[in-house]
Amino acid sequence: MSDLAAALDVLGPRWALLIVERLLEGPQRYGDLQRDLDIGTNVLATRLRELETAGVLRRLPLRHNTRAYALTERGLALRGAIAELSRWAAGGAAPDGLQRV
Amino acid sequence: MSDLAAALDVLGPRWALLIVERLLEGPQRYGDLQRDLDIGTNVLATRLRELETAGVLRRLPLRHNTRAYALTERGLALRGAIAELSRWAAGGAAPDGLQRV
DNA sequence: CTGCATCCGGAATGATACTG
DNA sequence: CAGTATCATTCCGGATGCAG
Repeated sequence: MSDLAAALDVLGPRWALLIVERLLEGPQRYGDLQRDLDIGTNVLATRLRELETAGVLRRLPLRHNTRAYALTERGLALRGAIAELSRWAAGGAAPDGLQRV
Repeated sequence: MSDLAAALDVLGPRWALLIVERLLEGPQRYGDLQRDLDIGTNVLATRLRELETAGVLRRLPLRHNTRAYALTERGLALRGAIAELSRWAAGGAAPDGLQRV
């Protein structure tokens, strides 16, 4: 399996990269992510578990009934890839010379 | 919608980035992609059509019943993003010094 | 009240047969 | 060879239930 395929095993499922992008701004709580991304709670819980297993993020217990999700070193290492993808979408011309407006 | 979300609209569906990675090595025919990636023919046809619409690749008619798929300028611009993701999966954290701005 | 599990309908994906 | 048609399976999104 190529390295890219391995990356996509973790980051390919819907919302995974968007969650990481959000966490690049700092630790977030479950409810914050759910509202900001407008994602179903079940899917969010699943993605967070997968990303934690993959070592991309970790749970930080805050206090009673409240925890935050923060990127690990490995999660922070995704900053470059996310920046590349964002720049690609931002800077690109649309199909065959059409211009974005 | 964030730029990242816009990128994922095109590149998020399964196999999309893997197809682009393959085409970075040069134009490929339908059957080559199908065998190398081991992807269902219907899904491959759908992805190719989507990526063509998004301006990432284009069809090159070769001869009777034969055509090749090649990256456009815009598709080639994904080389950096794919490299970042591959390096990330390869275990390496992206060196801060090499990060593109 | 926040964090998650469960249930369900619809969309995306996979496997395979078939056509030009 | 390059797809399309069809059906099974898995994934996603939304609503709801429930425990801490």
